Amino acid sequence: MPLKKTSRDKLLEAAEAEMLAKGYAGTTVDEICARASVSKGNFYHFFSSKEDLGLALLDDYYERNLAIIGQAPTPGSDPRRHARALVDHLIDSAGTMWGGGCLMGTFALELAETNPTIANAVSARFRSVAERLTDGFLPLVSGKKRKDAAEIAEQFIVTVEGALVLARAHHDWSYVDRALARFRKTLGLPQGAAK
Amino acid sequence: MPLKKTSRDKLLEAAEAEMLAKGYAGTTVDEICARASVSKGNFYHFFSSKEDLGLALLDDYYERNLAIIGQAPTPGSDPRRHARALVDHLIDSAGTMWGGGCLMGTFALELAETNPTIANAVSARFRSVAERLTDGFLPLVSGKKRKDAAEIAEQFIVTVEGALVLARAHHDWSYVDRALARFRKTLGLPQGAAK
DNA sequence: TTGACGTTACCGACCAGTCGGTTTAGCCTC
DNA sequence: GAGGCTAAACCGACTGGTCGGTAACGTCAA
Repeated sequence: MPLKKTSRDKLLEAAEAEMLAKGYAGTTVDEICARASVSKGNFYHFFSSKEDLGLALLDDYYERNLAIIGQAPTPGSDPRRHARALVDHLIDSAGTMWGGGCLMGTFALELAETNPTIANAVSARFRSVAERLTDGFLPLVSGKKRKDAAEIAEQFIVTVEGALVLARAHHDWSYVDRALARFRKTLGLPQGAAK
Repeated sequence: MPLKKTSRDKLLEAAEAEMLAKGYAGTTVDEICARASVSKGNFYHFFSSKEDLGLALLDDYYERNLAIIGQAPTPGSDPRRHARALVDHLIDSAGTMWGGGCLMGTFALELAETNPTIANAVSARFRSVAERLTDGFLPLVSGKKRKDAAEIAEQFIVTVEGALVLARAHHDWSYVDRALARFRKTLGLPQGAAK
């Protein structure tokens, strides 16, 4: 982590906080600048447009979370144990990854019919995450059919995104924990006192 | 269904279509008026503000879907069969209820931190739907513990909302069908060739 | 003739993006 | 290490257009 945050970093950080809370259209460039303590002129020095910022932010968010997923432990040599550890790691990291919401979900719901550029970027990244999770879950399914693992990955993402909607609606983030606990149970994993 | 659609009805219908696609902030009053072929002055004859329209629309949407849920068949006299019929009815009606998205989910994600009035209305209606589903699912759980049925209801809503996010992201509504089929399977219901 | 329904023109606030300029930091030369 | 050059970083007033909402004015049925 750089001790000195650049203006670009500050803008991205501010934009993420604002857009997670108020959406893309609901967040103004002025607000982002104010929160980041960066002048508007300087904003347009780093980003060519609001959409450009949105794309950079999306990429940043995606890379960060993919890195977290990649930090799952791989205990022993049994692939099944690796997969189970991944599930627990995802649940443990939920607060870090989605404590303020999910930028991909927020953008998807809001911009799918409005901003094709961002919409395509979101779609591609969702697909990429699903791919990564499918790989990780593969040892969980009998016969290691990739299609079955993909279904589990899909249901995991569905569960996270849906829980975030309810968490937002009720201002109660425990919806995410409960939903993920139920997801875990459907996999037939031993009662998890995760970690 | 009234043969003669009033201007108010046309406005609500237009607003629903626009807001499901583009969100609350992303939809302008002018667009709604244009789609409904109603003048702007007349819009403000029926609704005191955009927010007022949003609340009316939310209520309309909620009541309509609650009515659909209420149309679930109740075959025979066994409560367990009623509950299973409710599950199948929900899955059958998914296209009708959420074919264009879910207004409650869309508003929740977008307006939770922005518009307390609408946010509260959304929260209350989510709670009410959960209550209704909990009642319906009660016979499914051993011991008929209300808390267990509430968990199933919660997971159902989570599944729908999450699947709608992915459906939007990929412009592929089959995500909803698959997610609900998986949900059904976790309940241990017999392989469903529903209907 | 009153009031619900309807219309157009308009207003002020706001917002993304621009512009003309200043400051700062690195780097070369002497 | 002083002076000079360059480019990146930085600034905030301004602009053109958009949006929610209002005003002032018809129309027609009861």
